[in-house]
Amino acid sequence: MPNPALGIQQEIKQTRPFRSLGAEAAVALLRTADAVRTYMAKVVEPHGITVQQYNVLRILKGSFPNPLPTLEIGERMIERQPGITRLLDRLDAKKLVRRERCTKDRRLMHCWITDAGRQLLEGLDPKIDEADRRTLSSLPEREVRQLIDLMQSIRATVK
Amino acid sequence: MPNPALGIQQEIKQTRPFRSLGAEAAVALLRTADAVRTYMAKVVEPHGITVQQYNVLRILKGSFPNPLPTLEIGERMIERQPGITRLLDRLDAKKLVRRERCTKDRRLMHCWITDAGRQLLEGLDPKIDEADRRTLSSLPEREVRQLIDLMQSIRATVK
DNA sequence: CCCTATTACTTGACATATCAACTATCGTCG
DNA sequence: CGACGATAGTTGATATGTCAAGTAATAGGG
Repeated sequence: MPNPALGIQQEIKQTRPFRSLGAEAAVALLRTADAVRTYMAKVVEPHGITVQQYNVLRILKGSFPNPLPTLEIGERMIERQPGITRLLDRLDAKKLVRRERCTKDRRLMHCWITDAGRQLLEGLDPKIDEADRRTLSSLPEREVRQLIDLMQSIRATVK
Repeated sequence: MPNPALGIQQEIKQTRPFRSLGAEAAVALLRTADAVRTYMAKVVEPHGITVQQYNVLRILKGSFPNPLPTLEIGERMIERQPGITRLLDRLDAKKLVRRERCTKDRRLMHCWITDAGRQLLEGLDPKIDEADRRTLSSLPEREVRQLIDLMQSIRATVK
């Protein structure tokens, strides 16, 4: 029930209090990503690791049995991670990864997932799959594909 | 340097395909949100505040001249924020907000943006608008609307 | 070869986030 | 009123993130 006394500007602000459609989309995107991340954390943290740590384990499982150098892992991560060294320190302390200096190029530190790390993932992956299914795969496939395309073009413009 | 034109799979140098379309979408979403967040940080941090702090200032500007209680601010934020008290402490230390115990209900702590805070936003908001325009508004409006809708249905299922 | 730039981390100092108590206040119901 | 649970924040301990400077090794030019 619009109230003419408020003026059109303010009336519009009630339904869309955003400065632009782009601003609204940015907020929607960030808010949704946070919700998805929180949701994943709920699955992963009872197993004693964070979302970031889970991400690293998945990367190392993907390259297994080949090790990866530290910064290579950082580059493959979902979220930009300058503190990758210490993140690996924590996984190392939990015996989920192991590291060794590369003999070919002694600047590199090779890192790989341990048996314990792979066992952890065996228990976790099905739960994550289930979570993905319940959240994103609940949309029609066409929309999920749309989403993936949209994300890609946004990343392209953000640089 | 990642090249988004390659698509998410090549971008994170994954050799194996995603376990499901939903998994791919989840990764795309989180990665894109991180990129947008990093982009915003580049705009906001030269002015001495973080993205979260900027978000709080925007919220308080929106309610100005009315103050908001601490947890109310936390609930309006883009990202879940249990540490809202200390976040406000930092803004308080920078004289960008002020707080006072509510006299009606002495459990509440009222918080509002200062003149200095509003001045800061005056300089910042145009830059953020520009950033939004360059990233999300570069897409056709129809797609931006699609994005907003998609985000909403995802948040609905995650909840 | 040696010198310099670049790469690949590592470390220290500091900022921020998270979780779990703990305090103060309010609303309610007997 | 007075006990009780609920609400709103605060605080301490700890974990994690961030930035800048430092170290070690390699690559490449002269």
